[in-house]
Amino acid sequence: MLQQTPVVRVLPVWETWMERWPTPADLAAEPVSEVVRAWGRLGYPRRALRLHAAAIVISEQHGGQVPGTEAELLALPGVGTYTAAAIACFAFGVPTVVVDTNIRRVHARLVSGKALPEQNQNAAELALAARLLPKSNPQNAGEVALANTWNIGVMELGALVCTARSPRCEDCPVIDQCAWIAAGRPEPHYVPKGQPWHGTDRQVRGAMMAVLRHSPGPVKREDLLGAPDLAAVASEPRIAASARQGDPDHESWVTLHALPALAEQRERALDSLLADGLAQQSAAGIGLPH
DNA sequence: TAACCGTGGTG
DNA sequence: TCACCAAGGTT
Repeated sequence: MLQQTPVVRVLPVWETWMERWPTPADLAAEPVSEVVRAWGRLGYPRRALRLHAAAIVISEQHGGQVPGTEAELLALPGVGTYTAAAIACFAFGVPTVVVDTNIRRVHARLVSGKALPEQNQNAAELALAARLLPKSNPQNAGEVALANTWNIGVMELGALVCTARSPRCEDCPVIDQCAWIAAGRPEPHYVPKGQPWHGTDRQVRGAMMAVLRHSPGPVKREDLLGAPDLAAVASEPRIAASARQGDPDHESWVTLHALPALAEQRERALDSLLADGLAQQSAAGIGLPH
């Protein structure tokens, strides 16, 4: 849930989630449709599919216990370099090299004297993080904890003080050692490329997913691909009857149909949802996968 | 390697 | 208002 999503937005969803599905086996036993609905508006719904898939692998191949080594974690669906290292370190106390967006930024400034890390994580950054990590003696539990605390500390420094937008250098405990400060806070050496949203397939996908989440069952394909005509939406019996105005169900329909997207783009968005397994076609229409 | 994949808070 | 950005992963 925390992949590319701020902690404050994850927290309430996570609380509800863990209350409903305390163990991997609980989640694995659930149909995908329920998992995707519980994911709500966290974004990147493929993560919900992969978390569910990971729960199944854990149940079937790890006796229902989350594995504790980086290699085993890395083999799970949706678990990449960062997540495997973070779980091994924070949940199991393994002194791994954790590199997330916060740590990358802190290293870029404090050590490399740059405003931002490189656009893509590279081997040099990983080597730097490994070099900076306090050496741990496996025989010494205190030193293992030191690596854990180091990773937490650098990550929090980046999240709370050495932030991306406007860093709070006046509150920085290591400002005296900062290469970026010493260099006079130079500007970024590149312009970050933004992610377009309005008018993109992603926007259409998101609106379709909202409709599917709110629908108790499959919806008709032609309704999902309907023309971008608000007046037509209001008079469309299936849609108008689905919910009253103000209800999330109805609003999700209105939002989807109000998008200025061409029929071809709507087709493309739906096809990609089907290809990703986020939607499923049946005789009854298009719905969330079982 | 680079493009793709959501959503909402914020300066 | 609007572009930026967030505990990345996959193809």
